[in-house]
Amino acid sequence: MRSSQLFGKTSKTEGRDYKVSSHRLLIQAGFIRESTAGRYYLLPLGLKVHDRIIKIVRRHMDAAGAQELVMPVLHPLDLWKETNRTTTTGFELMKIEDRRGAEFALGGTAEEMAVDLVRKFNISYKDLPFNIYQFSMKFRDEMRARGGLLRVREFVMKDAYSFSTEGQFKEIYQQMRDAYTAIFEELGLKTDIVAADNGYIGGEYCHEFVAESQEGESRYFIDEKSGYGAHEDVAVFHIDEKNTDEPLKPLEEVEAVRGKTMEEGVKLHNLPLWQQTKDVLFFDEATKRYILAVIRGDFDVNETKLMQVADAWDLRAATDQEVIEDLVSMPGFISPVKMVKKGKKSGYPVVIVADKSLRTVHNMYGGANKKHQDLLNITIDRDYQPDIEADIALAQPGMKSPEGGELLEKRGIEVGNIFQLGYHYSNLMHDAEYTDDQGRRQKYYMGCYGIGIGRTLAAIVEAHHDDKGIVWPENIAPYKVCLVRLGDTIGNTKGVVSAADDLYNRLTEAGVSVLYDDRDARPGEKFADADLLGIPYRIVVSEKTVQAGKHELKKRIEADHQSLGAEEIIKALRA
RNA sequence: CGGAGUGUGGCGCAGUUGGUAGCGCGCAGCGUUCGGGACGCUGAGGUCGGCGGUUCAAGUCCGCCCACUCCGACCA
Repeated sequence: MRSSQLFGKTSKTEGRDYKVSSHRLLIQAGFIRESTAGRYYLLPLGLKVHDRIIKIVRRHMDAAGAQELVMPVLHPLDLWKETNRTTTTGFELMKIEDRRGAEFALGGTAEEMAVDLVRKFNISYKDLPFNIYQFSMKFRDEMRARGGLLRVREFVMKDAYSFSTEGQFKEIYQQMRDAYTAIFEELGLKTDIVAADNGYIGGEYCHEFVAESQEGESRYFIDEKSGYGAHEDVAVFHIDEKNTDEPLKPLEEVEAVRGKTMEEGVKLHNLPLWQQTKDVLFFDEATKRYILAVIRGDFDVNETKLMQVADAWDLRAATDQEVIEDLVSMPGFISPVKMVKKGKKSGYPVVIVADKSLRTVHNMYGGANKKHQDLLNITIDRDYQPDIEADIALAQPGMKSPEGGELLEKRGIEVGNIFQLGYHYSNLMHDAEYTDDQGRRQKYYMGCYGIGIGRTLAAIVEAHHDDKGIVWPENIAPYKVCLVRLGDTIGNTKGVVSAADDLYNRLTEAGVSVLYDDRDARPGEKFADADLLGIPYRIVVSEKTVQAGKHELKKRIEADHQSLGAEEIIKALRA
């Protein structure tokens, strides 16, 4: 490809103050261009890289036995209604109508479509297991696009859906896990595999592949000793016993003139923070229930865990007014002890969710549902009965992992994930069944597996760039080598043009992908662009090199070049 | 969706108390240059986000929309 003919330009100035390097570099180097927020033109250079990533993903998916196909982008809305995903929160569906009023969702993920396709074939156990996948445009009505390609509203995703029996599933899940590990390794991305929340996708467990990066939006924990890794939302940790050897004392109500913070309680009673109860009141708009989360004072409530155990969908903090008027309590003094079980005015039920850390402390203290009154020696079961008891605690860096090591906090870009879906979709959708060897109808056991191609591309740039520009790993670079021709407009160096043209033709014939900078531009601009574009190798042909009969070959990441004859250069690059 | 902010040639910006729309980069032409983003001259390019209002007069003041950026709650 000749630079003079390449559509898309680099720019010297950085323009706006881009916060994310990959965002700035991809725009500056002419790989992408923004259309509207979160929607990008993929320019010829960008598409080349995108295609190379797809090729690698496809090769590994095929090797793992998955089969590629393509599904429609417009999904009949009725399918999404079957699984109630038109109403559950998560991403908002983009809806569209045709001229007859038929309703469609712009596909954001395709579990329903996959099930709908498979059930059309009325399969038997002999057909299982199988795994189908596609590369297709996904639409997400994201609240806020961010960081260039890191979070967008339209993107190509590789999404795979496996169908199997429950017994076969484990192996498929492991196969995908292995395939992903190999994919990201080949793409030059170091990823951590972390347990995560299934969210609106459904199912019981899933793992994210996270490329460590400061620009990432995922916060997660790793125990490097044991390899335990988990997203902040689901991370579990070892809870230490506190004073469980202390004898239980009778409940006592005392005057407590204090503010609303935990610290003020600690000061007033001169007791440790961990002995205090932390009572956080939420309201779930989806199910119209108050949810009181009770936890040990030195821990925080993990809302994702809370939502899961309480089966809540749309949690918000309760207002002071609700606390006072509806629940007859007092902000800062809320307590599960003698808590009303129903809103006085609203009639909405109150669900008490207790964290299991409450079992590690005796004689706790906290509010008494009255202004400036506290309770001492609160004891679970005796003084209050939780409706649900579970792990709802938020892990913090430095805590002990369940395997014993220390939890290390990291940030990263979620480039892929694998989900166990189990019977989630086949329970919700009719006829999602196969016939087993006894002739009985059985539900499909499913999994799904996604990789965001554009986000992966951006994550690679995040991991591979320097102050001069992008440094593409060789296997996904848009071109292997950039052939820079210098001094082309000087009348007395005509030999340069023919030497460069000749080398370009021979390299191309040898199967080496070349970006030939034949532009009528000054050397500085050409060098700067070659660096910015991140092409792994650079050849310089100039008056000097033509006279010497040896041109310069240099790697993008190295400072020094080699002087080699044309034949040697071709040999070196052909490999 | 909550908070903050910005909309003026392709990009980045300036525009005073309302009174002829400017600068830098980029682009086109000519000339001089040519190993790390040169310089001179000439030129093209703008319904000032949209609609409405105030005014003799609106980029500037008022109102309502729209779009975008950043920070938070969500995801490949």
